[in-house]
Amino acid sequence: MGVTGSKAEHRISKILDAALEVFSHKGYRDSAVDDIATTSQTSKGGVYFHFPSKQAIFLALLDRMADLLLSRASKSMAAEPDWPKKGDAALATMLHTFADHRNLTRLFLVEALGAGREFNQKILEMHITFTALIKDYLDTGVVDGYIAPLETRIASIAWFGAVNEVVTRWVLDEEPGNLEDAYNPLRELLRRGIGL
Amino acid sequence: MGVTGSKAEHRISKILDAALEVFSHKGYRDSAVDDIATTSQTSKGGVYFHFPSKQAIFLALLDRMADLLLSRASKSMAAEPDWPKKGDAALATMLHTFADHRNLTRLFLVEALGAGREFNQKILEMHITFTALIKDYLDTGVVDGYIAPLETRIASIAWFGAVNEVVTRWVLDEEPGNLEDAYNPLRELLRRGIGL
DNA sequence: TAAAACCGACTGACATGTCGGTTTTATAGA
DNA sequence: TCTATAAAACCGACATGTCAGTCGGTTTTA
Repeated sequence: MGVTGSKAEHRISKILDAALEVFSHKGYRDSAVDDIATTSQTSKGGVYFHFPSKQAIFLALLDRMADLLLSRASKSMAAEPDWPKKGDAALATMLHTFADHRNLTRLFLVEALGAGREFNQKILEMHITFTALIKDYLDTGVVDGYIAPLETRIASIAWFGAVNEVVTRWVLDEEPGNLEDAYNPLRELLRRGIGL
Repeated sequence: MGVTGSKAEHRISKILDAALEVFSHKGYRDSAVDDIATTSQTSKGGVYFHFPSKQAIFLALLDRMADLLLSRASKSMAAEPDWPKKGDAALATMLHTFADHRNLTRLFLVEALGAGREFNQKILEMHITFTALIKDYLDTGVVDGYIAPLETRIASIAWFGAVNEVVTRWVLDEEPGNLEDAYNPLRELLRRGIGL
């Protein structure tokens, strides 16, 4: 074992990788815990030793993606000094991260929604987290005088939705193009939408 | 039986109503065909006489919603003579229709996505249908000189996504506010986004 | 009187989570 | 270093429950 991760953590990571593989390939409901066990080269008992339920595995996966996105976006925003460029950086980072993890993205944006009523709360939380980040950003822009006052609550939801849909279309497409090609037109649209 | 609808159509309609009730309450996967049969005051055999499978019932429901939205939106756009108002009318109609049919909306926007891989194609088709409508509208705006040329493909997807997210948030919210309150800020945002 | 519509018990398939038992790993004492 | 032993990790058959779809038979309609 390297510096990071005990044996258990390593195993958990392997199971999560397998779960991602299986879930993103067959969807949440059509995936059996046995599939995950087989793919992760362990057994059902082994999986259940580390996770209390199938649901918990899925939730862990969602958390993983949210953390990844959030930390990357925050970092790239922090690296930019002036306000408008922070937004550009976040958008670019998001698209880049999604493009790099199509499976995780599919899970995050597609499977999660219909996986079951149990997940609605979680998904809502995630959407709220992201839109809150955007809203903070927009509010700062207003306070600092970069943009005129506007309904930042709706605007942040709309921004999130716009990006969301572009990415979702790319995920659902059987022969997806290059997601990052959407960066420029999307950026333009979003900026103008808030009067930048 | 009234002017419209044979006995069979009436029955089918009853089953679809029941299916909507059940699906939107428990989600696609957690709903049993027996539930639909009971709710529609018929039997499983009766349901299977009119529909070949559970999946077909769901698909029929999605078609119903798409037709409803599309026809209403088209009608309200046709009723407005000048270009910018056509868009406003369509947005208002959409929000109004969603607000009026929260269950159908939940089915359309939330359940459908994760109901299973089998539905991805269908959903993609619907998204494409809607964005195509928006794209036509935007292209007309460009041709008629209302707005400067822009990437209407991405713009239409972003528009759709923005509306989609606002509505989805309202659907997922346990104590939803008034969806139509979003009309004004959303309209402003979308219009400005394309430079109107 | 035939066809259409409807009924509901039944089947087959499948999947989650459990549990008794086995293997591996960590630790401590001689 | 070697061994004893306890705890952690792992295994997979099975108990349990669920449900989509079927089918022989019944009722309604034309």
